[in-house]
Amino acid sequence: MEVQLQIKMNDKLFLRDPEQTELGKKIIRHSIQLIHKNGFELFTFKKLAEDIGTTEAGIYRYFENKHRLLVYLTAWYWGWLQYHLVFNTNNINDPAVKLKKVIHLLATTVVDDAKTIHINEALLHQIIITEGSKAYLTNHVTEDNKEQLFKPYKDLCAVIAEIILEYNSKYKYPRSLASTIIEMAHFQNFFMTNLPALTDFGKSKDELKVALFLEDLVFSSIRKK
Amino acid sequence: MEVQLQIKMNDKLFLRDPEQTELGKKIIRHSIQLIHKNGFELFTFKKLAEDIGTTEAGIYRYFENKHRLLVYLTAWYWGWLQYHLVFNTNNINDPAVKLKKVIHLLATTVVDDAKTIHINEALLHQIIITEGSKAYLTNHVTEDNKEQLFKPYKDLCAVIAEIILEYNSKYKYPRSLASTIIEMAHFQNFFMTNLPALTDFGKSKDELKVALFLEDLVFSSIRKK
DNA sequence: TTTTCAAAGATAGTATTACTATCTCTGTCA
DNA sequence: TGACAGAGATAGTAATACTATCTTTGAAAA
Repeated sequence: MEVQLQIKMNDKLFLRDPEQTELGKKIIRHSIQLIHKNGFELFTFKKLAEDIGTTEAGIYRYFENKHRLLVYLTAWYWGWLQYHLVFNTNNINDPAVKLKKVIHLLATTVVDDAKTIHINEALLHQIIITEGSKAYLTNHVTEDNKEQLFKPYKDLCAVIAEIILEYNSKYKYPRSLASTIIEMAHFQNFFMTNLPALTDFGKSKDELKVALFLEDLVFSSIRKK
Repeated sequence: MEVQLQIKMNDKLFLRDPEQTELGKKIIRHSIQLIHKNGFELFTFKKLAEDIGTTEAGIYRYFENKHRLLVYLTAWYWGWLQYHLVFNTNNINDPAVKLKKVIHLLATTVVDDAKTIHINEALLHQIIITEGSKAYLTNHVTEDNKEQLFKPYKDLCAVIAEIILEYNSKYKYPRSLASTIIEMAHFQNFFMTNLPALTDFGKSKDELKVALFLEDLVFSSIRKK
């Protein structure tokens, strides 16, 4: 049996739903490749259009601008990750085991998911590490947030906070700890590869160690005192 | 007695040292104001030149491009902060007290420092919160890092890691914890103001609570077990 | 079968951005 | 007296970030 996975997306994220057409899917697939290759700053709709074999105007029918496309990609990623998280922690009762799963899911390499043909999750994961925070680090965060563009991120954070409270209902900072786990899973990974002096994993470059650091951090904090 | 403070800067950060001329100082002062007002994406050398009353070409004599200017500002900030950190923790022996100082210095509002006339540290602090990570989240981090552009950040991280080891020499992740403190001091602040659902301080919007969260996180992790 | 209409191709054009180049003026240090 | 650094003035270019409009195509509704 072949299963296909579709992440339901907020329609404020696009002008025309890229999941619904061939061109739309090409935009997603090729933008992931191009951003991964050149970084978000050097990425332009012109280059993307040339890559796909369409025109700039064609891309603009789907996304208002390249920032919105980045927000779309991040939103998709967080939605996909939450699906996996819920799927992987299903039937597990022990919140400690759940939390460890969460940390590993966030901190270690993602493998391409065959259930989404037009998205290479491994590349997307790398993009989120380097470019993810640029989705909200703008002077129009507030307006974007009002349009619910960051809902998938906030939902994921809420799910993790929930598990933290299951472990210790008295812990005072479940949401902040959840966003810390998410951000640090990515930043420590980025640092390890690019600015190793900022981590303790520079020599080994082993992302499992990032996960162990986060586990230590989280369980020390939330253990009942 | 009037004291003037000069942070020694790596000369790879600029083409002509902005601290040495009137125009240079104006560039720094006005760029801080403009980036704070419009955000880094909308900031251009043209606007800056108009603001100052000089020309674009004039700015380009000091900085290769706007990204380099951002890197300069962040480097300056980390240098300045490390000076304050060392100054404030001088003569303190208890590493726990030192660490609390560090956390508060990082997490709470900076007041303008009269010792640096052309730099408004309060505004600069806000800029670092929103734009700081964009200094290194690029596809040319590695080259920039080779030019030592991020040295002040890494030095600060090393100083904090040192204090962590003073507290508990057995702790396994001093650097990663240090970079976590630095990043989270800023991110939790940003989230509190702009995406409050990602924190536990949304209602109060009290940056002291960010500091308390970080204290709890840090001391839980490094306490001797 | 015809019409209708959404999607996308084709082409053009604009304001702004991100630079580079060159020439002149001015003040100062040697 | 002149040499030279710093900066003002002006011009120009390639690329970026869009917007507009017109045509073609293919598939479904009338």
